Amino acid sequence: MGTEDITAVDPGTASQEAEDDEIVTWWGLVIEGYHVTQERLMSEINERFDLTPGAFDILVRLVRSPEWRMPMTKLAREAALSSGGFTKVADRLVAADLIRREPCDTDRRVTYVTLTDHGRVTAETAKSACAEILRRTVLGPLGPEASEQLAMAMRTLRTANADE
Amino acid sequence: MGTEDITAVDPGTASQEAEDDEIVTWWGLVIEGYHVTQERLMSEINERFDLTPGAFDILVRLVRSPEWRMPMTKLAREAALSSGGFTKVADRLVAADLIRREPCDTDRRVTYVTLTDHGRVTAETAKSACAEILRRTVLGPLGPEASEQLAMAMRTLRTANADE
DNA sequence: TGGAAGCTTCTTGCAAAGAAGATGCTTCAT
DNA sequence: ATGAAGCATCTTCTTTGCAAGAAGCTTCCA
Repeated sequence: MGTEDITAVDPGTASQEAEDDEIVTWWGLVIEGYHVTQERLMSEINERFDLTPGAFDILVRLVRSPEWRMPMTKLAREAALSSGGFTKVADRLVAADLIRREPCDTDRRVTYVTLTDHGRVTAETAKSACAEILRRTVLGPLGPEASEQLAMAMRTLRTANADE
Repeated sequence: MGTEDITAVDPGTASQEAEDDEIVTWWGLVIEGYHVTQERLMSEINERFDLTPGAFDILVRLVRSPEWRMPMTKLAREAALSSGGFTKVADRLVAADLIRREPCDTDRRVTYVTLTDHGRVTAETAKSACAEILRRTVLGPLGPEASEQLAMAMRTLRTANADE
C-alpha cells in the first residue's frame, strides 16, 4: 500500500496520530452504543404511544411536576429547546390533547403548560413502559454494578462539561 | 400536598411507580451527560473547522478508509443516514471542496466519495483536535479506569441492542 | 405619583437538516 | 432478452434553531 509515501511522517508523529485515532474511535463506540440503545427505546415508545422523543421528554417532566404544570420557559430550558422551538412543540402537544395552555394569574407574560387528563394517563403509562424497556435493554445486559458505574461516569461528564 | 388524594394508589403500586421513576431518571442522567459532552465537543469542532457533526463524522470515516474513499451507500449506512439525506450532505461537502464524487470503474451503479486534498488535511487536523478535546473533557475528568468501564458498558449496550 | 428604560416571556417567519417515499438508471440472473 | 434487484437522486414533509417583534413586568429617577 502506498499511503505512507504520500503522507510521509516521522515515527513520533505517526504514533501520535494512531493514538488520536484510537481515542476518536473509542468515543465513536460510546456514541454508537448510546444511539443504538436510545433509538430502540424511543422506537418502542413511539410505536406504543405515538410519542416523539421530545414529546415523551416533556410529558415525563410534567408528570413529575406539582399540579402537573410548569411555565413554558422553564420547561423549554430543561428540555434544551429554544423558546421558539418549544412554542411549536407545545402547539403539537395541544393539538394531540396531551397538554393545554393556562395563563398565569400573577404574571400575565407567563403561560403555564398543564397536562390534560389524557396527557397524564399517557405520561404515566409511557413512563412505566420506558422503565420496563430500560430494565430489559440496559440494566439487564449491563448488570447492577456496571449500571452504577455508568451512572457515575455520566454524572461526572455532565458536571465537568455543563455550560452554566 | 394533596396529590395522593387524587391519584389514590395502594402501597405496592406506589412503590412500583417510584421505582419506575427512579429508572427513568437514571437514564435521563445518562442522556444528559452524553448530550452535554457531545455538544461541547461538536461546538468546538464547529468553531475551529466550520464542520457540522454530520460532516465531521463523514470526514473521519473517509480519512480512515483505504485511498480515502468509499461508496456512497456504504458510507450512508455507516453514518446512519438515509440515502436521500446523504445525497444532500454530500452536496454540501462537495461545495466546500472537502470531497468529490468519482465513478466506479467496475460497477457503474456505484459512486465513490473521495476526500480532496483540502478535505484530507481538514479531516486529519479535526481528528487530532477532537482527540485533544476528548482528552480534556472526557478522559481527564473520568480517569483511566472509569473510561475503560464506560467503553465496556457502551460496547455491551451496542451489541445487546444492535438492529442487525 | 408618574413614566420611561430595560428585562423577561411568548409567538411568528425564515432557513437548515434530516427522514421517507417515488423515480429512473444500471446491473445481474435466468 | 427480460424481469428482478441495487443504487443514487429528487421531492415532500417534519422538526428545529435563530432573529425579530409584540406584550407585560420591574426598576429607578424626577
